[in-house]
Order: sequence, then structure tokens, then C-alpha cells
Amino acid sequence: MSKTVQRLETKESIDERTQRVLRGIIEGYITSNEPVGSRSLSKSLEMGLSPATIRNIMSDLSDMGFLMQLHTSAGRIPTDKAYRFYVDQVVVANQLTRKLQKRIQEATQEGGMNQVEDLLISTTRLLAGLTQFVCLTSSPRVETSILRRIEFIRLSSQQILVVLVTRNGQVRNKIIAATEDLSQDFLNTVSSFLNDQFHNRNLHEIRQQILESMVEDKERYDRLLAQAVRLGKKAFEVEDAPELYIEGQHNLIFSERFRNLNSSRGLMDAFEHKSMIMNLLDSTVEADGIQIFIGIENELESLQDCTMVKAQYSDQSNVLGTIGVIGPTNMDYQTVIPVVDFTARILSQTITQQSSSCD
Amino acid sequence: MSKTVQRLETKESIDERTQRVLRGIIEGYITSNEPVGSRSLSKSLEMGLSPATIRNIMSDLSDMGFLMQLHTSAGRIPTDKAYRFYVDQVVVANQLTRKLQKRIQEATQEGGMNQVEDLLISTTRLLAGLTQFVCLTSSPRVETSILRRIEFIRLSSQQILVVLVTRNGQVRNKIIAATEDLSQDFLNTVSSFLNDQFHNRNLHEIRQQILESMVEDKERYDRLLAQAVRLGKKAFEVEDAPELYIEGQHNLIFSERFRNLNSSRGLMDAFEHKSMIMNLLDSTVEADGIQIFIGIENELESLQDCTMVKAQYSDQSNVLGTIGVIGPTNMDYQTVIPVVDFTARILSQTITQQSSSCD
DNA sequence: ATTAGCACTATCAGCTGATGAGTGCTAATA
DNA sequence: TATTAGCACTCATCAGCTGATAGTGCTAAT
Repeated sequence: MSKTVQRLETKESIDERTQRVLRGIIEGYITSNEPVGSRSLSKSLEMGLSPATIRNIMSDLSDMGFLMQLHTSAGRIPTDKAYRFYVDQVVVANQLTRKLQKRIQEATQEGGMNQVEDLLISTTRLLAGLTQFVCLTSSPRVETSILRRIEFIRLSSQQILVVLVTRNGQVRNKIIAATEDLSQDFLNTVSSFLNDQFHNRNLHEIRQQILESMVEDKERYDRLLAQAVRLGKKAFEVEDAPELYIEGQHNLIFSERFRNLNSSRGLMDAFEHKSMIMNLLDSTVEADGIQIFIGIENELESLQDCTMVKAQYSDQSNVLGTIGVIGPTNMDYQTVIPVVDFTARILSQTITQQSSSCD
Repeated sequence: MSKTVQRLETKESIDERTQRVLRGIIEGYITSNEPVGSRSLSKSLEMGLSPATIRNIMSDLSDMGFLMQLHTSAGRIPTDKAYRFYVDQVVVANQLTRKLQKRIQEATQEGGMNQVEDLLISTTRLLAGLTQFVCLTSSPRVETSILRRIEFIRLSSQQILVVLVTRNGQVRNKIIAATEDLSQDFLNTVSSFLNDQFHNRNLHEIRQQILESMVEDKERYDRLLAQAVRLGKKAFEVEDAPELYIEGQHNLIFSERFRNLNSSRGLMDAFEHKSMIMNLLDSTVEADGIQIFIGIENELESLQDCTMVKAQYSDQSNVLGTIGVIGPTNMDYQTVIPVVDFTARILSQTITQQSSSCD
């Protein structure tokens, strides 16, 4: 299956006046959520154009594929192509209000937030609340996380608890079965061996190296080493799949803005298949900055009358994950875009601070 | 505010025939979700009663408060009182089908479920799926959990990770700030001191005792002891509030069975206030077995046209938490009750197994 | 190039009458 | 005396019609 539409084109040159009309229609529809007609537009535009003239221009815009009508004799609404034009040509990086900035900052700095999980959940919830849309966040891939500390705790003769702390503050617990009874002292030795060996390496590398040593050391009979490698192998077998946090699903049902969306049910269902959504969120064409997928630009069918606005967050060196919102195509781009952008930045900043606070 | 209705009464003695009619109406409404009229009931009952007779009986039942009409000339539907009668007098402990039993058992035994959190989440999801209602589960109160193991891990000069494992397999992580730079060796000594001291005590007792020692030992200058107590205090300051898991909220919107519920929005909102729902779930009148709150028996207003069926789960000695479903008052009690009951039992069993697997 | 005017059309709210399901009452019946 | 048949009545629902409204496209006038 080839990627159908990656991004709608807006090459055509439209003359100044027509652009202003188009923009008027888009913004009108964004604010009112109702098709806009020639009469009301004539008034609100204040360009001294009569409704009849506006109609002619509208007709041209329809021909060019920027506008459509839900039925004869309803006003016109913008097409996905129009929103693409709007986002590319019209929307300029808008400064957020101080108030909003502060609110975002505070939310990410709430007490007890020393674990990345909590931070991500509360940020996701915040963004869902601010936009009144659905908000999705993917957690850092453990795969690329850098090991800060690993520790084994003997729970019983059969069970060992592995505690794995990553550079960016993720803590993972896992209980593994022990093949023989190992003392806590022994486990401590193993821990510190592994910590020395793999300090500041990412989990992917670590796993590779463990596999290699297992091959090499097949004949070696150093008990410590052998056990360390064996335990290490089990310990680092954490699921690769990053977590996906979804908040604000109820907006899909109750928010007025999702009203003329026929597929809210389909979306709801799609959210159940986390891995699919995950791919969608993490598949990234351009590396940095904010990304916007409008309507049919989305590969997933049930998303095709929505817009997804997403941005990546990162620590000092690596991209960690993505945060994004899904809303109606006629969302208020002028605010949503900077809100998502700012939130991702703050998120990056907070995580960077945390991970740099180790010695 | 006094508790209004704790439980509806069903003292009245109703003669056999009337009971059978009432039962027919209740079961008819449960299966069809539509008001049932005298004609159809006359047929389905197969008691050789004409619709007219049925009407007379229905009229009596209405007078007694067991039936009501949504409007004149619609069939009748049962009142909350009728459901209470039904649940108390009619529903008998129904054996679950083998198939269903197996399905529940399998779901709780899925791999990688060595942590209680995962077990609870997947059980909650299962129950929501089986019933097509909303399912709520409260996690064990950390407060009453028994300490199995505590461990400190030095992350940096300022940060210490506390790992706390309870008897029933809950693992809690918490990062605490260090007032001075403590070596891992020292932390290990503190850990083993605390483990010796507090092994097999519940967290509430432990906290008490720590507070006492802090008063007593004010003048003592044993550095180890002092630090141990200080770190212990911080470490055991875990939030008392148990987690609340909610699954199947979308059923509230999409399930046909919630159709004639006017307050699904209100319920949705109520679920946002987790602490309120928490109280509801954990407030328990009778200690054991299954509990059922029908319609107005629920204290929370937005729940008053729903029925909540809940059961507690426990390990060998203590009640740990509650699992329950919220559905329409005309739910299929005959299956829902045993399903909830059986699920709670299996949950208890699984947790008990886990916690008894320590030495 | 712009605009006024007019014919056309889709939607919506409100009304209509027909239909059907169900009740309550009364008189007949076993 | 308990049951039932019959009948009048009520109410919700639905299809079909109505006029009002708000929009368009086209054409002729400016």
C-alpha cells in the first residue's frame, strides 16, 4: 500500500482579494462551526464587497477545491486543502498569553512528579483540558533509554525483583523467576558489576552486548560473570513497546466541537488498538518542530475528518516521544498549534532537568 | 445529612400468582429493555391468564409500588423496589457456564502478570468487557499492606530511590531527596535494619512505630539509627489513597443497554472525581459476599438510575479492595451477580497465591 | 468589474391525522 | 366470586405537509 496523500499541495497562486475571502471563510467556520454564507461574510469582512461579489469569488474557490457545500443552499465550508493553505500561509507562530504559559508550566511542576510516568500523564491530561480535544502521548522508548542504575532485590528463593532506572527518570519494576536461590549479597555484587559495565549505555546496546558475551563466554566458568549475564539478560528484557497515554476521550462525545463528526464511534474504537495509534503518533516524517495532519492527510481512515497536531519532546540529546492532540479539522489552529508546541517544549525542558540531575 | 434509603424493603407478602406476574414483567423488561404490556405478558407467561386479568394484577402491583409507567398507555416497567424484590427473592446463586469460568480464570493468569497493578487492570478490563458495563476496582490500601521488603537505591548525591514491596506483590517506587550524600553501602545497612525491624508488619503500624521512635530517640546519637528512622519516615510516607481503576466508560455512551439512561453525562463527570467514587466503592455495610445497590439505594445522585454490583477481594487474612460494575437497573442480574462474584473470588485466589509464595 | 434582483432549493420547526400499543372500566360469564 | 370480553380512551410515534429562512446561481443593469 503506497502512501496516498502525504500532504496536500498549495502551489496555486491566488490573488490577494480571493485569499482574504478564503481566510474569512475559514476563520468564520472555525469560530462559528457553521457553514458561512455570502451575506454574513460580506458584513464581517469589511472590504466593501457585496454578497453577490463574494458569491462569485466563492464560486471560484469552490472550483479550485478550497470550498465545498454540505448541500445546495447551505453556506460553504473549507476543504482540507483550505486548512492546509491556512496553516501554511496564514497561521504565524502566535505568542501564547502569559497566563496560558504559566498554567502549562505550573502543571508540569506539580509536587511528587519525580517520575516521568506521572509527568507524562499529567501533561497529557492538561493538554486535553486546554484544547478540549483528545490528547495522546507516547512515553520514551525504553529501547533507547540510557541506563542509570540497575538493582536486584531478593524477594524469595524463587523471585527476584529487578529495579531499572533510566537516565530520564523512568523506573521499571519486574519480577523474574530465579533458577536457583541467590543471596542478596550475591545479587548486590551482580548489580554493581552490571552497573559498572553498562553505566550510561542505552538499553539496546546493553542487550546486544549481553547476547554477544553469552556466545563468547560459553566456555568460561566464572560463576559471577555467568550469573550476571544470565540475570542481566532477563532483566533487560523489558517490553519494547512504549506506553501510550490517552486523555480527554470524553471530549469526543460531549464536546460541542466534535458535533459534526460522523465517526466519533470509529475513533473511540481506534483508541482501543493502542499499537496502531502508537505507530501513527511516532511515525515522523520531519524530525523536528510541530507536525500537522489535516483530514485526509491522515493515513488512518477514522481520523480522516480530524486534524492531528503533534510535536516531539526530547532530552538534551535524544528524541524521547511524541505528544499530540486530535481535534476537528476546523480547530482553532492559531491557538492549538502554539499550545502543543509550547507544551512539548516545557515537557522537554522538565525531563532534561531531571535527567541532568544525576552525578 | 442522614442516609436516606439504605435498602428498600420487601416485607409485604404477595401471593404466588402475583409474584409470578411481577417476575415475568421484570424478566421481560430485562431481556427486551422495553416496557411490557399485558397482552404480550399474557402470552409469554403461559399461565392461561387473559390480558385483562393480567391488567388487574398489574394494577395491584402498581399500587404496591412495584411497577410504574413512563406515560399512560405505555407498558409498565419495574421500579427499584421490584428489582430489590427480584434480587432478594428470585435470583438464586446461578452457576456460571464452564466456558465463562474458564475465560475469567485465563484472563487473570496471563503471563507477565506478576505485579498486582497489572492483574487489577486486566481484571477490571475483563469484567467491563464481559458485562458491557462500567467496571471499577480499588487497589489494596497501602495503609494495611504488609511489608515484604524495603530497599534504598542511591541515584545521585541528592536523590534516593525507595523501592517498597508489599506482601501481596505491590511494588511502589518513590524518589526522595537526600539531605546529605549517603553511600550505597550505608543505604544497604539502613535497608536491612528496616527490613529486620518491620518484616511482616503493616504499613500503618510501621509508620506509628517510626513516629514513636522519633520521639523516644530524640537524644540518642546513633547515626545509623537516626538516619534509618529519618529515611524510613520519608519512605513510608506513601499516599494513603488507593488507586482506582475504571474501565468500559465507553459502554456508557455506546452500549444499547444504557440507552434510556438520562444521566450518562453526569456519570461520566462523576468518574472524574475519583475520590468520591472511591468512597462509594469502599464504603461497605456488610463485610462479606456480594453487595447490590439498586437505583435510589445509591447515595450518589448521578448513580440513582443505575445498579452497582460489587464484591470485595482479599488475601488469606485481610480484605484488600473492591471490584464492582455499574450498569442499568434492568441489568441481567442472573448472570451479572455470579460473574462479579466469581471474578472477585478468582482475584482473591490469585493474589493469595502470589503473596504466599514468599519464604 | 460589480451589483441588484429574482428564481430556485434545502433545511427546519411546527402542525396534521393515522396508527398502534396499552390502559381502565363495566358488564357478562363460568 | 373470580375471570374475561368488549369498548372507549389516552398517548407516543411517524409520515406528510406547511411556511419561514437562508443560502445559491444566473442574468441584466450599472
